[in-house]
Amino acid sequence: MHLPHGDVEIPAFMPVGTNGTVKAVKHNSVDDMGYTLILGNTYHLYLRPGMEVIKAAGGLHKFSGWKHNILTDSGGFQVFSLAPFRKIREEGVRFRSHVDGAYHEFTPEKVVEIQETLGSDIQMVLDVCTAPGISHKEAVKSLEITSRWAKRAKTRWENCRDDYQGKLFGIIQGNFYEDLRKRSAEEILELDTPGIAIGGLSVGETPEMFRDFLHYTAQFLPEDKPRYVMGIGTPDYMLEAVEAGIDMFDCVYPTRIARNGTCFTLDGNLALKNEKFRLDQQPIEPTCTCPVCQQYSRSYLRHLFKAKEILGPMLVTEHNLHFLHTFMAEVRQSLREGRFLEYKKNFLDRFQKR
RNA sequence: GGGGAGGUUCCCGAGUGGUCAAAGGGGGCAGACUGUAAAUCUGUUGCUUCGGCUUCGAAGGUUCAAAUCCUUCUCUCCCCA
Repeated sequence: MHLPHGDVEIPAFMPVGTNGTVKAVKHNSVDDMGYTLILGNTYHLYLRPGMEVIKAAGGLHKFSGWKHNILTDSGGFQVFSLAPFRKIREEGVRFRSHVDGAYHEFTPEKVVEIQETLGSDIQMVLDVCTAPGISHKEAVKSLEITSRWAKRAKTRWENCRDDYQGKLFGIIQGNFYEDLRKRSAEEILELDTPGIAIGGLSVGETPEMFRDFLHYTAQFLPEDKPRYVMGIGTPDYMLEAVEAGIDMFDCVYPTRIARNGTCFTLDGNLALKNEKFRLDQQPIEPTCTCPVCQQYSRSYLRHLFKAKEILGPMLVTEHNLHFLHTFMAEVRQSLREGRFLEYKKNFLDRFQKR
């Protein structure tokens, strides 16, 4: 995939850096692992430090010191996750800041402008993400607003400054109704944005529903554009997505569980705080080539977490991101060699996520 | 030597006659986490053959009933000399 700050090999996992930082790791480390595309978040950065600060720095890249690509989420997910503090109207969404309670409003146009100021290499349209369990009628309403907002965003994006080269991705919604997923896909594809995202997955549904709606929705997507499933980050979900033709995914999961003491291994998740690792002299994953696994034992890492030392979350975050990067490199290799399904089967046979 | 305060379940610390196996922290153990209001949150934490049993410095006593009241002992801390 070709982006303003360099090419990105796909399919790819993108670490999440909500506040202009992938939590607990330096940009240099993320860079060293091989990542060339990370996320930022419109909602968070707009509220703090605020656009004046980022504008003064000359955009998010310069402000944060990350020299590769940045995809920014639109704030659509916060419309969902911060639901108690928001009100959706045709014009946009009114919400209260989780930082100081102040009222703000996002419109599709304003969100494009913010992301233009951020200098996003990929920006997402403002959408309405919904949880499983809502009625068909409610799902229609959210889908329709999402489509109208996407159209407005596209129009505004086409009028960005000439020197702004960031791409715009539309987002498919439709909740967990096949007819609505199909309809949303059609309406979003019609806008002909440079890339397409599937939103509204991984929002509390069962793995079976995730799988069904992932494959169902993905079938409508064109093969000549980047396809992005938002919000997934476990190896099993990622393999499922790749099989469905998806090129990109992001998730807080790998970095969040790392901060809470859980790491990825080829045999599944491992909760380092568990008593059984007290004397375990092995690295997290014996076959892993990451700097953390070259230097530290499970026993020591467990100690860091029990002692609440900041180094624990840092090291495990680095390992988890390194693990996923290596994993995706292997996935790409298997695709090139035409043996992806075999790779997937072998990987999952060993990796049992608890 | 004189005066004062106090010893509570692994630790700190509430509790001053029954609603107390005993609040709340911490620690321990376990679980959760999927477009980040998350270095967060939740559960659990005397023993048990699930009928009960043992526990609040120790020993005696008062009472239908004591961690709580009385007596003695013991230990700790603070102040004065």
